Amino acid sequence: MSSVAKIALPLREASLTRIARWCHALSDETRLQIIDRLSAGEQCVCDLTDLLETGQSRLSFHLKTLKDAGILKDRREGRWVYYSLNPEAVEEMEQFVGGLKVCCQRLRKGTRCCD
Amino acid sequence: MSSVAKIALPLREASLTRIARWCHALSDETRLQIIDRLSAGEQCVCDLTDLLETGQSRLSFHLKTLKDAGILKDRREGRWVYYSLNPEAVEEMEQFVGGLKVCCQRLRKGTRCCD
DNA sequence: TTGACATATCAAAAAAAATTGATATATAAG
DNA sequence: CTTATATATCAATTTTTTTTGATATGTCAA
Repeated sequence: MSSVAKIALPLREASLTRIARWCHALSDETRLQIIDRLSAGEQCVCDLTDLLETGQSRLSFHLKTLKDAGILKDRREGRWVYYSLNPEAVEEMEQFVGGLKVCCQRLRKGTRCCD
Repeated sequence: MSSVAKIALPLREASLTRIARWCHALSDETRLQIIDRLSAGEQCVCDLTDLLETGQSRLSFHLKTLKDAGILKDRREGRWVYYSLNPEAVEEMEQFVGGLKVCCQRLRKGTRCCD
């Protein structure tokens, strides 16, 4: 069993805030490109800089945004810093969106859900 | 089979843009509250106004934001307008997040994915 | 047709987020 | 100890988003 918090509908105040943060973090194309890269595995900042052809402080800003939202983890190794997806956050997001999907399916069948 | 577009990693340009729009739409607590309400089924604007205790034009703005992102559908019935979740958008989001989850699982096992 | 109600749109102001360039910090190499 | 490299942080500016109040539109009822 994981220690990940449950995200269930109807949403509690705290979940609302957390989901809003994730979604804000994912609402920018540059940050989604970063996610896309990291979905293939951990990368160091220098590799991402090359890949995304962006200024250093700008990339740093977006990485921080993702990290603060809990979506990325980082790890220093000598002079380099490596970023990777945080599986716990991804798991929680999956729960939220999965819950919505179930609601939609029930609604299609005419059954009510979630209260 | 549904006609919903496939959202797969690595992301294509068009998918990036679409996901960024969804996530932006979901990045606000008021809008998430709306989603939360609608997860229990279609609601008219007047009910949402009561529920969310917010000004009319503000609610209208947020509903439009969600609708423009494709997350909500609307339907007029006489003087009232009813909003509901758009199952296709929810399905697509689910694919995206589900794909990320699979990547994370593979990464945990040391297998690479997505390229 | 007039008035009332539900909702949308618009324009101005306020607030929040992103970009940029400069500087700081940390580590390693010489 | 000095220098070079990788990355983070900061402050100023620009851009984007949100809020607010006023007005417009569409529908029904009298």
